[in-house]
Amino acid sequence: MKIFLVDDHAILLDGIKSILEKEPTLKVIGEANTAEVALEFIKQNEVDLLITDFNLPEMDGLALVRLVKKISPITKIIMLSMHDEVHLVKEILKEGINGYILKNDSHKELLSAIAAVDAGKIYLSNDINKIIINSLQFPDEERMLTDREREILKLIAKEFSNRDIADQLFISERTVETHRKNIFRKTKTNSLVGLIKFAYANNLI
Amino acid sequence: MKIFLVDDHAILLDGIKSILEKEPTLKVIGEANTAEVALEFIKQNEVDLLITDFNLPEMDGLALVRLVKKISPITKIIMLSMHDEVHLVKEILKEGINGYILKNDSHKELLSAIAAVDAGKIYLSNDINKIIINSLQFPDEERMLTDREREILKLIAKEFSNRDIADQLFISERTVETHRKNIFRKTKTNSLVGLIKFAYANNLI
DNA sequence: GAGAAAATCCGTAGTAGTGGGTATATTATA
DNA sequence: TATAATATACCCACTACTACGGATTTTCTC
Repeated sequence: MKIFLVDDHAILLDGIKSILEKEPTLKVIGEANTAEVALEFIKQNEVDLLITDFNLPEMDGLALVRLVKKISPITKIIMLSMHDEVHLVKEILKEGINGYILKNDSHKELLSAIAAVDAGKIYLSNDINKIIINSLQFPDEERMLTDREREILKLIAKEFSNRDIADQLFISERTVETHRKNIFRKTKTNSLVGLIKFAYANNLI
Repeated sequence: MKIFLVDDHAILLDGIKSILEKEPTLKVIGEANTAEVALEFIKQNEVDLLITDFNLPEMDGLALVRLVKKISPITKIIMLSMHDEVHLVKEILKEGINGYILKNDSHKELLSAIAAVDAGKIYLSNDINKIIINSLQFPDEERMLTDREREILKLIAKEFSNRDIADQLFISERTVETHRKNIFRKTKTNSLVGLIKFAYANNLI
Protein backbone atom coordinates (compact mmCIF):
# COMPACT_ATOMS: atom_id res chain seq x y z
CA MET A 1 0.00 0.00 0.00
CA LYS A 2 1.53 3.25 -1.15
CA ILE A 3 0.98 5.96 1.40
CA PHE A 4 1.51 9.71 1.26
CA LEU A 5 1.62 11.80 4.43
CA VAL A 6 0.75 15.46 4.89
CA ASP A 7 1.26 17.43 8.08
CA ASP A 8 2.82 20.78 8.79
CA HIS A 9 4.61 19.48 11.88
CA ALA A 10 7.75 17.71 10.71
CA ILE A 11 8.19 15.86 13.95
CA LEU A 12 4.76 14.28 13.69
CA LEU A 13 5.43 13.36 10.08
CA ASP A 14 8.69 11.69 11.09
CA GLY A 15 6.98 9.89 13.94
CA ILE A 16 4.17 8.50 11.86
CA LYS A 17 6.58 7.42 9.18
CA SER A 18 8.62 5.60 11.77
CA ILE A 19 5.51 3.79 12.98
CA LEU A 20 4.30 2.85 9.53
CA GLU A 21 7.70 1.61 8.43
CA LYS A 22 7.41 -1.20 10.94
CA GLU A 23 4.53 -2.63 8.93
CA PRO A 24 5.85 -4.64 6.00
CA THR A 25 2.73 -4.17 3.87
CA LEU A 26 2.82 -0.40 4.07
CA LYS A 27 5.11 1.91 2.22
CA VAL A 28 5.41 5.63 2.76
CA ILE A 29 6.28 6.90 -0.69
CA GLY A 30 6.27 10.56 0.12
CA GLU A 31 5.40 13.33 2.51
CA ALA A 32 4.71 17.03 2.47
CA ASN A 33 4.27 20.01 4.76
CA THR A 34 1.70 21.69 2.59
CA ALA A 35 -1.33 20.75 0.54
CA GLU A 36 0.21 22.32 -2.55
CA VAL A 37 3.27 20.08 -2.51
CA ALA A 38 1.08 17.06 -1.85
CA LEU A 39 -1.10 17.83 -4.86
CA GLU A 40 1.93 18.12 -7.11
CA PHE A 41 3.07 14.68 -6.04
CA ILE A 42 -0.33 13.06 -6.41
CA LYS A 43 -0.69 14.45 -9.92
CA GLN A 44 2.46 12.65 -10.96
CA ASN A 45 2.45 9.50 -8.87
CA GLU A 46 -0.02 6.83 -7.95
CA VAL A 47 -0.98 7.06 -4.28
CA ASP A 48 -3.19 4.45 -2.62
CA LEU A 49 -3.74 6.29 0.60
CA LEU A 50 -3.39 9.89 1.64
CA ILE A 51 -3.14 10.57 5.36
CA THR A 52 -3.50 14.26 5.97
CA ASP A 53 -3.81 16.71 8.79
CA PHE A 54 -6.65 19.21 8.63
CA ASN A 55 -4.71 22.27 9.78
CA LEU A 56 -2.32 23.24 7.05
CA PRO A 57 -0.86 26.58 6.07
CA GLU A 58 -2.50 28.21 3.05
CA MET A 59 -4.82 25.59 1.65
CA ASP A 60 -6.48 23.54 4.40
CA GLY A 61 -7.19 19.82 4.60
CA LEU A 62 -10.72 20.18 3.35
CA ALA A 63 -9.66 21.89 0.14
CA LEU A 64 -6.94 19.28 -0.32
CA VAL A 65 -9.47 16.47 -0.01
CA ARG A 66 -11.73 18.04 -2.62
CA LEU A 67 -8.90 18.43 -5.11
CA VAL A 68 -7.47 14.96 -4.54
CA LYS A 69 -10.89 13.45 -5.16
CA LYS A 70 -10.90 15.21 -8.51
CA ILE A 71 -7.42 14.47 -9.75
CA SER A 72 -7.06 11.00 -8.28
CA PRO A 73 -10.41 9.39 -7.39
CA ILE A 74 -8.79 6.05 -6.55
CA THR A 75 -6.74 7.55 -3.74
CA LYS A 76 -8.30 6.81 -0.37
CA ILE A 77 -8.09 9.46 2.31
CA ILE A 78 -7.74 9.39 6.08
CA MET A 79 -8.05 12.68 7.93
CA LEU A 80 -5.84 13.00 10.97
CA SER A 81 -7.08 16.03 12.83
CA MET A 82 -7.13 17.52 16.27
CA HIS A 83 -10.55 19.02 15.64
CA ASP A 84 -13.53 17.49 17.35
CA GLU A 85 -15.92 20.36 16.78
CA VAL A 86 -19.15 18.84 15.53
CA HIS A 87 -19.80 21.31 12.69
CA LEU A 88 -16.32 20.90 11.31
CA VAL A 89 -16.30 17.11 11.62
CA LYS A 90 -19.57 16.91 9.71
CA GLU A 91 -18.26 19.24 7.04
CA ILE A 92 -15.23 17.05 6.51
CA LEU A 93 -17.13 13.78 6.55
CA LYS A 94 -19.53 15.15 3.95
CA GLU A 95 -16.66 15.13 1.49
CA GLY A 96 -16.73 11.36 1.57
CA ILE A 97 -13.36 10.58 3.08
CA ASN A 98 -12.49 7.03 4.11
CA GLY A 99 -11.34 7.59 7.65
CA TYR A 100 -11.22 10.19 10.39
CA ILE A 101 -9.05 9.83 13.45
CA LEU A 102 -7.94 12.27 16.08
CA LYS A 103 -4.44 13.20 17.09
CA ASN A 104 -5.04 11.96 20.58
CA ASP A 105 -5.83 8.52 19.32
CA SER A 106 -2.94 6.08 19.51
CA HIS A 107 -0.95 4.62 16.64
CA LYS A 108 -2.98 1.42 16.99
CA GLU A 109 -6.06 3.33 15.98
CA LEU A 110 -4.18 4.64 12.97
CA LEU A 111 -3.14 1.14 11.94
CA SER A 112 -6.70 -0.11 12.41
CA ALA A 113 -7.93 2.72 10.25
CA ILE A 114 -5.46 1.89 7.51
CA ALA A 115 -6.45 -1.78 7.58
CA ALA A 116 -10.15 -0.94 7.46
CA VAL A 117 -9.73 1.51 4.61
CA ASP A 118 -7.63 -1.02 2.72
CA ALA A 119 -10.51 -3.48 3.07
CA GLY A 120 -12.84 -0.93 1.53
CA LYS A 121 -14.47 0.12 4.77
CA ILE A 122 -14.87 3.52 6.35
CA TYR A 123 -13.16 3.99 9.69
CA LEU A 124 -14.11 6.58 12.26
CA SER A 125 -12.32 6.86 15.55
CA ASN A 126 -14.31 6.21 18.67
CA ASP A 127 -14.59 9.85 19.65
CA ILE A 128 -15.75 10.85 16.20
CA ASN A 129 -18.43 8.20 16.30
CA LYS A 130 -19.62 9.57 19.61
CA ILE A 131 -19.81 13.06 18.20
CA ILE A 132 -21.85 11.92 15.22
CA ILE A 133 -24.24 9.84 17.28
CA ASN A 134 -24.63 12.60 19.79
CA SER A 135 -25.50 15.08 17.10
CA LEU A 136 -28.14 12.66 15.80
CA GLN A 137 -29.63 12.31 19.26
CA PHE A 138 -29.72 16.03 19.83
CA PRO A 139 -30.39 17.52 16.43
CA ASP A 140 -31.60 20.73 18.05
CA GLU A 141 -28.49 22.49 16.90
CA GLU A 142 -28.95 24.93 14.08
CA ARG A 143 -27.65 24.10 10.69
CA MET A 144 -24.32 25.43 9.67
CA LEU A 145 -23.67 28.99 8.71
CA THR A 146 -24.45 29.97 5.14
CA ASP A 147 -21.61 30.88 2.81
CA ARG A 148 -22.35 34.55 3.18
CA GLU A 149 -22.43 34.33 6.95
CA ARG A 150 -19.17 32.46 6.93
CA GLU A 151 -17.66 35.12 4.71
CA ILE A 152 -18.78 37.82 7.10
CA LEU A 153 -17.58 35.92 10.14
CA LYS A 154 -14.15 35.65 8.57
CA LEU A 155 -14.08 39.38 7.98
CA ILE A 156 -15.13 40.02 11.57
CA ALA A 157 -12.26 37.79 12.63
CA LYS A 158 -9.96 39.87 10.47
CA GLU A 159 -10.79 42.83 12.69
CA PHE A 160 -12.96 44.68 10.23
CA SER A 161 -15.80 46.80 11.58
CA ASN A 162 -19.35 46.48 10.27
CA ARG A 163 -18.76 49.62 8.25
CA ASP A 164 -15.60 48.14 6.67
CA ILE A 165 -17.34 44.90 5.85
CA ALA A 166 -20.26 46.70 4.28
CA ASP A 167 -17.91 48.71 2.06
CA GLN A 168 -15.93 45.68 1.10
CA LEU A 169 -18.92 43.57 0.09
CA PHE A 170 -20.85 46.50 -1.44
CA ILE A 171 -23.79 45.96 0.86
CA SER A 172 -25.45 48.11 3.47
CA GLU A 173 -24.22 48.26 7.04
CA ARG A 174 -27.74 47.11 8.03
CA THR A 175 -27.26 43.93 6.08
CA VAL A 176 -24.02 43.24 7.85
CA GLU A 177 -25.78 43.81 11.15
CA THR A 178 -28.48 41.36 10.20
CA HIS A 179 -25.96 38.71 9.20
CA ARG A 180 -24.14 39.34 12.42
CA LYS A 181 -27.36 38.85 14.36
CA ASN A 182 -28.02 35.58 12.58
CA ILE A 183 -24.48 34.38 13.13
CA PHE A 184 -24.80 35.08 16.84
CA ARG A 185 -28.08 33.22 16.96
CA LYS A 186 -26.83 30.20 15.04
CA THR A 187 -23.56 29.87 16.91
CA LYS A 188 -25.35 30.37 20.21
CA THR A 189 -22.85 32.98 21.27
CA ASN A 190 -23.71 36.39 22.55
CA SER A 191 -20.41 38.12 22.68
CA LEU A 192 -17.73 38.92 20.17
CA VAL A 193 -15.30 36.91 22.21
CA GLY A 194 -17.50 33.83 22.02
CA LEU A 195 -17.79 34.33 18.31
CA ILE A 196 -14.04 34.47 17.84
CA LYS A 197 -13.66 31.32 19.88
CA PHE A 198 -16.24 29.64 17.64
CA ALA A 199 -14.29 30.79 14.61
CA TYR A 200 -11.12 29.30 16.07
CA ALA A 201 -12.78 25.99 16.92
CA ASN A 202 -14.17 25.83 13.40
CA ASN A 203 -10.95 26.83 11.79
CA LEU A 204 -12.29 29.97 10.23
CA ILE A 205 -9.30 31.95 11.43
CA MET B 1 19.59 8.02 29.10
CA LYS B 2 16.21 7.58 30.73
CA ILE B 3 13.60 9.67 28.97
CA PHE B 4 10.04 10.52 29.89
CA LEU B 5 7.63 11.93 27.29
CA VAL B 6 4.63 14.18 27.82
CA ASP B 7 2.16 15.17 25.12
CA ASP B 8 -1.61 15.15 24.98
CA HIS B 9 -1.63 13.77 21.44
CA ALA B 10 -1.12 10.03 21.69
CA ILE B 11 -0.12 9.70 18.07
CA LEU B 12 2.74 12.14 18.50
CA LEU B 13 3.83 10.37 21.65
CA ASP B 14 3.86 7.06 19.80
CA GLY B 15 5.73 8.59 16.91
CA ILE B 16 8.46 10.13 19.00
CA LYS B 17 8.84 6.93 20.98
CA SER B 18 9.26 5.03 17.77
CA ILE B 19 11.97 7.44 16.66
CA LEU B 20 13.85 7.38 19.95
CA GLU B 21 13.73 3.60 20.20
CA LYS B 22 16.01 3.41 17.21
CA GLU B 23 18.78 5.03 19.24
CA PRO B 24 20.49 2.42 21.39
CA THR B 25 21.65 4.90 24.03
CA LEU B 26 18.19 6.27 24.68
CA LYS B 27 15.46 4.61 26.64
CA VAL B 28 11.90 5.86 26.91
CA ILE B 29 10.92 4.75 30.39
CA GLY B 30 7.51 6.31 30.48
CA GLU B 31 5.00 8.66 28.93
CA ALA B 32 1.94 10.64 29.92
CA ASN B 33 -0.89 12.65 28.46
CA THR B 34 -1.05 15.09 31.32
CA ALA B 35 1.36 17.00 33.53
CA GLU B 36 -0.24 15.49 36.61
CA VAL B 37 0.53 11.92 35.61
CA ALA B 38 4.06 12.92 34.61
CA LEU B 39 4.71 14.48 38.01
CA GLU B 40 3.54 11.35 39.80
CA PHE B 41 6.02 9.30 37.79
CA ILE B 42 8.91 11.67 38.28
CA LYS B 43 8.33 11.69 42.03
CA GLN B 44 8.82 7.96 42.15
CA ASN B 45 11.35 7.29 39.42
CA GLU B 46 14.63 8.72 38.30
CA VAL B 47 14.28 10.51 34.98
CA ASP B 48 17.27 11.92 33.13
CA LEU B 49 15.36 13.85 30.52
CA LEU B 50 11.82 15.10 30.29
CA ILE B 51 10.54 15.97 26.84
CA THR B 52 7.27 17.81 27.15
CA ASP B 53 4.76 19.63 25.03
CA PHE B 54 3.69 23.07 26.19
CA ASN B 55 -0.02 22.71 25.48
CA LEU B 56 -1.45 20.31 27.96
CA PRO B 57 -4.91 20.00 29.44
CA GLU B 58 -5.28 21.40 32.96
CA MET B 59 -1.75 22.20 34.07
CA ASP B 60 0.35 23.55 31.22
CA GLY B 61 3.96 22.85 30.28
CA LEU B 62 5.27 25.90 32.10
CA ALA B 63 3.77 24.84 35.42
CA LEU B 64 5.08 21.33 34.85
CA VAL B 65 8.61 22.63 34.28
CA ARG B 66 8.51 24.64 37.50
CA LEU B 67 7.38 21.67 39.55
CA VAL B 68 9.83 19.24 38.00
CA LYS B 69 12.68 21.62 38.76
CA LYS B 70 11.61 21.50 42.39
CA ILE B 71 11.03 17.81 42.90
CA SER B 72 13.80 16.55 40.64
CA PRO B 73 16.48 19.16 39.92
CA ILE B 74 18.71 16.66 38.12
CA THR B 75 16.09 16.03 35.45
CA LYS B 76 16.88 17.92 32.26
CA ILE B 77 14.01 19.34 30.25
CA ILE B 78 13.38 19.85 26.56
CA MET B 79 10.26 21.76 25.59
CA LEU B 80 8.63 20.59 22.39
CA SER B 81 6.13 23.26 21.49
CA MET B 82 4.29 24.63 18.51
CA HIS B 83 4.44 28.11 19.99
CA ASP B 84 6.77 30.61 18.43
CA GLU B 85 5.24 33.70 19.97
CA VAL B 86 8.11 35.77 21.32
CA HIS B 87 6.57 36.61 24.69
CA LEU B 88 5.70 33.02 25.41
CA VAL B 89 9.05 31.68 24.25
CA LYS B 90 10.87 34.10 26.54
CA GLU B 91 8.62 33.19 29.44
CA ILE B 92 9.43 29.53 28.99
CA LEU B 93 13.16 30.03 28.49
CA LYS B 94 13.30 32.09 31.68
CA GLU B 95 12.50 28.93 33.61
CA GLY B 96 15.91 27.64 32.69
CA ILE B 97 15.03 24.66 30.55
CA ASN B 98 17.74 22.80 28.63
CA GLY B 99 16.24 22.78 25.18
CA TYR B 100 13.43 24.24 23.12
CA ILE B 101 12.41 22.86 19.76
CA LEU B 102 9.36 23.37 17.63
CA LYS B 103 6.94 20.80 16.34
CA ASN B 104 7.77 21.66 12.80
CA ASP B 105 11.38 20.83 13.35
CA SER B 106 12.38 17.37 12.18
CA HIS B 107 13.33 14.37 14.29
CA LYS B 108 16.97 15.11 13.54
CA GLU B 109 16.66 18.36 15.41
CA LEU B 110 15.17 16.47 18.32
CA LEU B 111 18.06 14.01 18.35
CA SER B 112 20.57 16.85 18.17
CA ALA B 113 18.84 18.51 21.07
CA ILE B 114 18.98 15.35 23.15
CA ALA B 115 22.68 14.89 22.39
CA ALA B 116 23.46 18.51 23.26
CA VAL B 117 21.49 18.39 26.48
CA ASP B 118 23.18 15.13 27.41
CA ALA B 119 26.53 16.89 26.96
CA GLY B 120 25.42 19.60 29.36
CA LYS B 121 24.67 22.17 26.72
CA ILE B 122 21.55 24.16 26.04
CA TYR B 123 19.91 23.55 22.68
CA LEU B 124 17.57 25.97 20.93
CA SER B 125 16.11 25.20 17.56
CA ASN B 126 17.05 27.44 14.71
CA ASP B 127 13.73 29.27 14.64
CA ILE B 128 13.81 29.90 18.35
CA ASN B 129 17.29 31.35 18.06
CA LYS B 130 16.06 33.67 15.36
CA ILE B 131 13.19 34.82 17.53
CA ILE B 132 15.49 35.55 20.44
CA ILE B 133 18.03 37.40 18.34
CA ASN B 134 15.34 39.35 16.61
CA SER B 135 13.86 40.45 19.89
CA LEU B 136 17.32 41.63 20.96
CA GLN B 137 17.73 43.60 17.77
CA PHE B 138 14.32 45.22 18.10
CA PRO B 139 13.80 45.60 21.80
CA ASP B 140 11.19 48.28 21.21
CA GLU B 141 8.47 45.87 22.12
CA GLU B 142 6.80 46.46 25.43
CA ARG B 143 7.48 44.15 28.28
CA MET B 144 5.03 41.43 29.06
CA LEU B 145 1.67 42.01 30.64
CA THR B 146 1.59 42.28 34.40
CA ASP B 147 -0.09 39.57 36.44
CA ARG B 148 -3.13 41.73 36.96
CA GLU B 149 -3.41 42.53 33.28
CA ARG B 150 -3.06 38.89 32.44
CA GLU B 151 -5.78 38.07 34.91
CA ILE B 152 -8.07 40.63 33.35
CA LEU B 153 -7.29 39.49 29.83
CA LYS B 154 -8.25 35.97 30.79
CA LEU B 155 -11.56 37.22 32.15
CA ILE B 156 -12.19 39.19 28.97
CA ALA B 157 -11.53 36.01 27.05
CA LYS B 158 -14.06 34.26 29.24
CA GLU B 159 -16.66 36.65 27.88
CA PHE B 160 -17.09 38.76 30.98
CA SER B 161 -17.98 42.42 30.54
CA ASN B 162 -16.04 45.19 32.24
CA ARG B 163 -18.85 45.41 34.79
CA ASP B 164 -18.61 41.65 35.52
CA ILE B 165 -14.85 41.79 35.88
CA ALA B 166 -15.02 44.76 38.20
CA ASP B 167 -17.50 42.93 40.43
CA GLN B 168 -15.48 39.78 40.41
CA LEU B 169 -12.21 41.45 41.38
CA PHE B 170 -13.82 43.96 43.75
CA ILE B 171 -12.42 46.90 41.86
CA SER B 172 -14.04 49.79 40.03
CA GLU B 173 -15.19 49.51 36.45
CA ARG B 174 -12.87 52.46 35.75
CA THR B 175 -9.92 50.41 36.86
CA VAL B 176 -10.88 47.60 34.58
CA GLU B 177 -11.12 50.10 31.74
CA THR B 178 -7.63 51.37 32.51
CA HIS B 179 -6.19 47.88 32.58
CA ARG B 180 -7.96 47.16 29.34
CA LYS B 181 -6.46 50.26 27.79
CA ASN B 182 -2.98 49.25 28.93
CA ILE B 183 -3.45 45.74 27.63
CA PHE B 184 -4.42 47.11 24.24
CA ARG B 185 -1.40 49.37 24.21
CA LYS B 186 1.04 46.67 25.26
CA THR B 187 -0.27 44.05 22.89
CA LYS B 188 -0.41 46.57 20.07
CA THR B 189 -3.94 45.55 19.24
CA ASN B 190 -6.84 47.90 18.85
CA SER B 191 -9.77 45.61 18.55
CA LEU B 192 -11.24 42.97 20.76
CA VAL B 193 -10.71 40.44 18.03
CA GLY B 194 -7.00 41.20 17.89
CA LEU B 195 -6.83 40.87 21.62
CA ILE B 196 -8.43 37.44 21.60
CA LYS B 197 -6.01 36.35 18.91
CA PHE B 198 -3.15 37.55 21.08
CA ALA B 199 -4.58 35.58 23.98
CA TYR B 200 -4.73 32.49 21.80
CA ALA B 201 -1.19 32.92 20.53
CA ASN B 202 0.02 33.32 24.10
CA ASN B 203 -1.94 30.43 25.38
CA LEU B 204 -4.04 32.48 27.75
CA ILE B 205 -7.22 30.82 26.56
C1' DG C 1 -44.96 28.31 -10.52
C1' DA C 2 -45.31 27.73 -5.43
C1' DG C 3 -42.68 27.70 -1.36
C1' DA C 4 -38.53 27.86 1.25
C1' DA C 5 -34.15 29.64 2.16
C1' DA C 6 -30.94 33.16 1.80
C1' DA C 7 -29.64 37.75 1.23
C1' DT C 8 -30.80 42.18 1.24
C1' DC C 9 -32.44 46.53 3.75
C1' DC C 10 -34.39 49.86 7.44
C1' DG C 11 -35.68 52.31 12.19
C1' DT C 12 -35.04 53.49 16.95
C1' DA C 13 -33.17 53.23 21.46
C1' DG C 14 -29.93 51.84 24.44
C1' DT C 15 -25.43 50.06 26.06
C1' DA C 16 -20.78 48.80 26.18
C1' DG C 17 -16.52 49.90 24.90
C1' DT C 18 -12.83 53.35 22.89
C1' DG C 19 -9.68 57.06 23.27
C1' DG C 20 -8.15 60.98 25.22
C1' DG C 21 -6.84 62.67 29.34
C1' DT C 22 -5.20 62.92 34.77
C1' DA C 23 -4.15 61.42 39.45
C1' DT C 24 -3.12 58.82 43.74
C1' DA C 25 -2.10 54.80 46.64
C1' DT C 26 0.61 50.73 46.96
C1' DT C 27 4.37 47.73 46.19
C1' DA C 28 9.01 46.43 44.41
C1' DT C 29 13.62 47.41 43.78
C1' DA C 30 17.95 49.51 43.61
C1' DT D 1 14.87 56.06 51.07
C1' DA D 2 14.25 57.59 46.64
C1' DT D 3 12.52 55.75 42.19
C1' DA D 4 10.06 53.04 39.28
C1' DA D 5 6.42 50.04 38.41
C1' DT D 6 1.91 48.59 39.30
C1' DA D 7 -2.75 49.00 40.60
C1' DT D 8 -6.18 51.80 41.58
C1' DA D 9 -9.77 55.45 40.18
C1' DC D 10 -12.12 59.24 37.68
C1' DC D 11 -13.99 62.40 33.65
C1' DC D 12 -15.84 63.30 29.08
C1' DA D 13 -16.93 62.79 24.34
C1' DC D 14 -17.58 59.56 20.87
C1' DT D 15 -18.44 55.35 18.29
C1' DA D 16 -19.62 50.80 17.40
C1' DC D 17 -22.38 47.41 18.36
C1' DT D 18 -26.82 45.28 20.47
C1' DA D 19 -31.56 44.37 20.78
C1' DC D 20 -35.80 44.80 19.70
C1' DG D 21 -38.69 45.19 15.79
C1' DG D 22 -40.28 44.50 10.52
C1' DA D 23 -39.79 44.06 5.33
C1' DT D 24 -38.44 43.06 0.40
C1' DT D 25 -35.84 40.82 -3.20
C1' DT D 26 -33.14 37.09 -5.04
C1' DT D 27 -32.08 32.36 -5.52
C1' DC D 28 -32.77 27.62 -5.04
C1' DT D 29 -35.73 23.47 -5.03
C1' DC D 30 -39.59 20.57 -5.72
